[in-house]
Amino acid sequence: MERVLKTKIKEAVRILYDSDASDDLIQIQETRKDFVGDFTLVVFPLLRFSKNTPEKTGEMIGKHLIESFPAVSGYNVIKGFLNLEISDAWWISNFSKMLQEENLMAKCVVDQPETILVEYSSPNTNKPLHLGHIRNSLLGFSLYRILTVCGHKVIKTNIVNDRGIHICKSMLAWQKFGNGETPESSGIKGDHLVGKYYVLFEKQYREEAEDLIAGGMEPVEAKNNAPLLKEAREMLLKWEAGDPEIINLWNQMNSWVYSGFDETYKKLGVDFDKIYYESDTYKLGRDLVFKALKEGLLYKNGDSSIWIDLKTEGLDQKLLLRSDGTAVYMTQDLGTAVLRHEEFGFDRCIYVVGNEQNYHFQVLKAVLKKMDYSWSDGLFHFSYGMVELPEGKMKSREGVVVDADDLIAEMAETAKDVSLELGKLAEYRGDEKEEIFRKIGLGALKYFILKVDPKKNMTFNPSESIDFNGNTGPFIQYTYARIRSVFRKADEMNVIFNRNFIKTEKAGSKEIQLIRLLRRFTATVTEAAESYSPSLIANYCYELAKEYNQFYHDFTILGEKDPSVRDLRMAISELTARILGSGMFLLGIEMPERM
RNA sequence: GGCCCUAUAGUUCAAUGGAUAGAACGCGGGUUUCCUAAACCUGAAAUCCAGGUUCGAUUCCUGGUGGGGCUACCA
Repeated sequence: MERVLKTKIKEAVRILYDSDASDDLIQIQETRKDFVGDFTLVVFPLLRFSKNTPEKTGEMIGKHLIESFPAVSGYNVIKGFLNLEISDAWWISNFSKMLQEENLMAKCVVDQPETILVEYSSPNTNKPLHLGHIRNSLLGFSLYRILTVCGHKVIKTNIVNDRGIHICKSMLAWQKFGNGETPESSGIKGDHLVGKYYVLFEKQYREEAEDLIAGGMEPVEAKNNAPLLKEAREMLLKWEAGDPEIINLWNQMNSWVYSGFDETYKKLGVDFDKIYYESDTYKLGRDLVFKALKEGLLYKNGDSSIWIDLKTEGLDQKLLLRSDGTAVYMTQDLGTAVLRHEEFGFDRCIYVVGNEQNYHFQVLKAVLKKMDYSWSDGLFHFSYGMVELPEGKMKSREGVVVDADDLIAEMAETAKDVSLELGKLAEYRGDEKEEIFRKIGLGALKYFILKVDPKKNMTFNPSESIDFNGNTGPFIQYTYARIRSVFRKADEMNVIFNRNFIKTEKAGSKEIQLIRLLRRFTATVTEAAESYSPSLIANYCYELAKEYNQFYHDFTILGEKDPSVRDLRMAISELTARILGSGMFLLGIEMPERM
């Protein structure tokens, strides 16, 4: 419609003012709520053609449109804005088409589908997942769903950082103080058990360093010379050398962590098609570095560390391999990228990684470009903002984190408390209720995180952030559940509605308003895909649910005597539920049939 | 020091350069013989500061100020 209007207005400008207006001068937007109309033309840019006042110009164009274009049923001019009213007949016919549509998102499919690889979550194996991983994983997973309905082939991947000094710290602490404790013997979830020893290491290490400082050593030196840290470094060397005992311990502790991660991912409702391990890919990266060195793209320092010079790219020099030949983060990321391209031949590779690593990804892309991988243009860093606590940044070393498992469990618990307080679901079985509480709690958490623009930092206050009223996941779920309830009731009453003949003259202004909103869904999904922004879908769903709730409050649906009015209202309800369901599906949020 | 991001009601979030800056929570006042009151209605309450571009700036540009990040042979 917007496109047609644009053409018609161009035509009007040509006839009325004998001028050609370029597309960007014809600005059409949806009319704001407090004005009469459906679409609004901003007249100001056209004054250069009309050489007249905004009011007069608006009048002339409005008059021309109403005479030449039947879908326009009325207009009004306020200041420099021409508000156009579209006929109810057009809206109803558009709505009827949507009702018949089996796949609501068919319109979102792009002309040229791509193969897109998405990397998200990216945990370390020395500690359990926390709130930061939750934001990351939810964004990645939602992006996967959004891009998929747009027709792309999307591969979900995870890169696990399973090597390095951090995991040695957990291993060492376990060796020294663990007394053979296992997840089975202690009843502690594997990732939490390993995390416990990581924290223990840090604690013991701090104490050692403090003792050294008390003994007169400089703080920097003390931190570098604490016996525990030295031992951890030795362990890392042994690991890189393939020491069987260390490798065994490493395998064992990692397996504990992985079973813990699996459980958390499952609860969170995210998964992966392919998991990469840094312990595999760093070697590949190392080989690439050697190869590039031979080709003269890199240079060797006096201490035999290997660097790349990116000054001509506006960046700095960057270390790619340490003097002792061990790999850094960048090394393995190079290897992973090349491996992935060999395996999947992607058109785009999206890294869902926090904005603190903006520089890292600039460098990664530049290095690959320099190594002459043309596909490096398809790498995209989906840079999202940090999750902060009221007291500031999360610090896992100091134990100031919101643990993922705890949070998920607390959400369901809160959902349960709220539900019981409201006296809901009294007649349902225990396991049915638990399932609903789970959906609501998780829905609240996911929506809270995804409704925020990914680029922005967000604050999470554990005691206050999660609500079940207002602009929340449960609000949207509730709206959905109510509609489902209407249709259950309709079944009981043997009311069947006729979706094939929706009568135009029965539509009131509230119905038309909802229909306008429903129509916007596909455009919203497309925009979310193009701008990598699940939050647009979240906010759209909220707006729709809010609008529907008003409608639901003010009008009766099944109680309506006029069958064709009832048909229309049921049709609107049905489509609203479908769209809310689809929208929330794209966010990875499940909808309860009742709550 | 250099580079990047950011600043909107008390709080958490919205707003392709367009109209009177929207919501939610919280605070104040209301709505239940009726399809689920986790709802609906209603009141008070905000664009960090100073310039510039523009018919028009929360949005773009410059300079301040506050917050965050990067600038590691950490990841």
